[in-house]
Formats: sequence, structure tokens, C-alpha cells
Amino acid sequence: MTETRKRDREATRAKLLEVARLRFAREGYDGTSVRDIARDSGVDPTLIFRYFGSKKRLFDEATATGEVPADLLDGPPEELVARMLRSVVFQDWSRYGGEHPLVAMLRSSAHEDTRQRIREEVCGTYVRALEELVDGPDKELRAELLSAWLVGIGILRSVVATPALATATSDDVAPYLAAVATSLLGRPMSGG
Amino acid sequence: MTETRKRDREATRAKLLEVARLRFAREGYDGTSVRDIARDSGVDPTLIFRYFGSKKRLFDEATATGEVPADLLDGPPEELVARMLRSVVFQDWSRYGGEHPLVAMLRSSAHEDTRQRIREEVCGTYVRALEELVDGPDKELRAELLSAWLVGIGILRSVVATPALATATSDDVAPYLAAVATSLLGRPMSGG
DNA sequence: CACTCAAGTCACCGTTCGATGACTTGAGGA
DNA sequence: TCCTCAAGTCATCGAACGGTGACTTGAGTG
Repeated sequence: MTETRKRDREATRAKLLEVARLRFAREGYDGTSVRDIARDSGVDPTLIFRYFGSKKRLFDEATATGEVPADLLDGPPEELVARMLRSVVFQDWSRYGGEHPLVAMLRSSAHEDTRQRIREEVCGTYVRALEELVDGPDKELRAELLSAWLVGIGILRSVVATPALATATSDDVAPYLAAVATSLLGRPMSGG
Repeated sequence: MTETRKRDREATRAKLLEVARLRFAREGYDGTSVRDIARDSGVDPTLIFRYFGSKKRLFDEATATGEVPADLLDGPPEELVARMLRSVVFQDWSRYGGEHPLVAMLRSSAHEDTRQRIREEVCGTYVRALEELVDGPDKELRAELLSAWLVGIGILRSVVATPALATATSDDVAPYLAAVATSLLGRPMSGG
């Protein structure tokens, strides 16, 4: 295993993106320098400008959310919230420093661009999907309240590292989640 | 009103702290320079080092959370959660750029110091107070789950600016909050 | 008035930042 | 073999960063 990855544009680009994802997630936009990313990638800093044009564009590409996880919308509706919990909070996000990309991006939320991208994904993916399940008035507000809870759990678990949540498993949380979701959505939800 | 506040150590210190609070909250630690703070304060940048020693110590002092709001722990227990909602989410936090200081500090959570201070306040103030109300097992986990919800609401409302929550009032949210709190704590809670 | 001492200012240090343009190196095809 | 063209490197820019020490200014006191 000689590890001679030299002179391979795509591999170098991919490596830069991988490292950028991790560092931007962990240290935020302002706390990460292009030299940091280049050093961790074993690459010359100026390649970043050749490949991405600017630090900002590297950030945008590195933190671009991929496709919506397909299995989120599949499966029984009464288990949607449980699936969201696993997808948002209890998945292996080690590529993003251990946090869901949305939570990681909050660290760069001093920049309006980033806030807007978070908003679009939260509203377009999570609120929209939950809204359809609401039985009763205030559909949007209820859906946002439930989304807020998922975001809050993700933050307290991985950023603040509150003792009980930091060590809890998906199965520990799911029952409480189901009860709350039932109450908020106005229809029975299951813990998955 | 001649606005000659010159040569007044305490007034200058206070002004620096006020501006620092706002900028650190809005732009985060890494996004704020001592020159920014000095310029907004109408003061020479080096005064910051004379008065506070370093940027870090200015940050610590500016973001130090004051006393726990006394009225949080007073009043009927069944309205505790409603009081917390008003105190955390729906208060006038314009001194901190419009967000609860804890939410604002999340923007600087790349630094472990900051994370630890957030943890101490969340656990020591909110989780602890809620824990005592829990009826049933998993006291700490349930209290953290409810705290997570308050944090999430604060974030979605002021940082992400999700449409329904951004325009909602305390009275719009309180009924849902009461229902969820009742379910999570295992005892009846009121919307305040 | 003259002195004093703290409040406030000035010039500048070394480092790091994002970014640029000219250069060198190396693999594949003729 | 040699030539080409893209991948990668080097030297360097101007600005901004946190921080320091020597200096100036101004209000209160004798």
C-alpha cells in the first residue's frame, strides 16, 4: 500500500472536500483556514483556489446537503418521527465531526447565507413532511415545534453533551418521542 | 446632551462590554475582532487589552450569564415550563442580538470552553429545575428532553427564522408546550 | 499655577489570513 | 524519445489579526 495518490485531480478534490467537511463542521467557517484544510489533506493550499475558486465556494460545496435520505419518506407514516430521530440524531455523522450537518452548520450561522440554507432544509424537508401528518389547526406551527425538538435534541446531545442525552440510545428516547409526537400532531405515532 | 463621556473608566468599560456582548452574540468569537468592538464603542482598540487583558477574557466577561432570573423558580410549579418558555425564548434579548445568550453562544461552540459553559448553565439551571418535577423513571433524561425542546424552539425561532415560529407569540406556543410538558413530565402542567 | 496619576492614544511587532501569478514536475501519446 | 498539458509548487502580496510598550492628554488637588 504505497499510497501514491499523486497527480489525480478527482482524488485530490475529493480529499479536500472530505477534510473541509470535517473542519468546517467542527471549527466553523471562521475558525477554519484554507491552510488548515490543505495541511490535513496533504496538499498545497493554492490548489484549493485552483479547484474551488475561493474559501466560500469550498464551504458551499463541502457543506452541500446531499439528497434527502430516501427511507425517510418511505415506511408507515406513524413511524415517520421515529425515523427522523434516527436519521437526524442517532446516525453516524463522523464525516461531519459527529453531528448532523445542520447542527454542525449552526456553528457558521453568523453568515446569513448559512442561515438561509439551514432554513431551506429544515422547512423543505422536515417541516414539510411533518406538516402533512398534523391533524387540526396550526399545521405549520406544530410541525415546526416538532422539528425544533429534533434540532434541540441533536444539539444537547452532540454539542452541549448533556449527560443523559449524550449516553442515551435511540431506543431510550423513542418512547418519549412517540408520546410527544402523538400529542403534538394530534394523531397516534409509534416509537418505531 | 453633549455626550462627553470621555475620561470615565467605568463608562468606557461598560460600553465595551455592551458592544462586545452584541457582536460576540451576532458574529461569534472568531467572527468578531477587537478592532470591531473598539470601533463600535468609539474607543481605542488597545484600551481593550488595558481593561480586560485579552480578547478571550473580554469574551468571558461579556458573555458571563448573570444571576438566574429569580422569578423562574418562584410561582406555581405547574407553570414552570411556561415561565421557562417566556424567559428563554420570548424575552427581549436585544442586548444579545435578539437571541437568548445560550443560543447566541452556540455560535462560538467551536471552543470547548464555551461548550462547557453552555453545559453548566443548561444542566445547572434548566435541567435541574425540571428534574424535580418529573414523575416516574428517567428523571434526568426527561428533563433534558424538555430542555432540548426549549433550546430548539429558541434556535428555530431566532437563528433559523422558520416562518411560523418566527412570528408566533408566547401565547401561541404555550398550549402545545403545556400538553407536551404534561406528557413528558408525567404530571399535569399548565400553559401559564 | 504646577504637579500627578490615571485615561486614552500612537507607532509598531510578528503572525496569519485569503488570494494571485509565474513557475516546475510528471504521466501519456505521437 | 520528446513534447504537451494538466497537476502541483513557490514566492509573495496587501490586509487584518491579537497584542505590547512608550507616549500624550486632561481633570482634580495642593
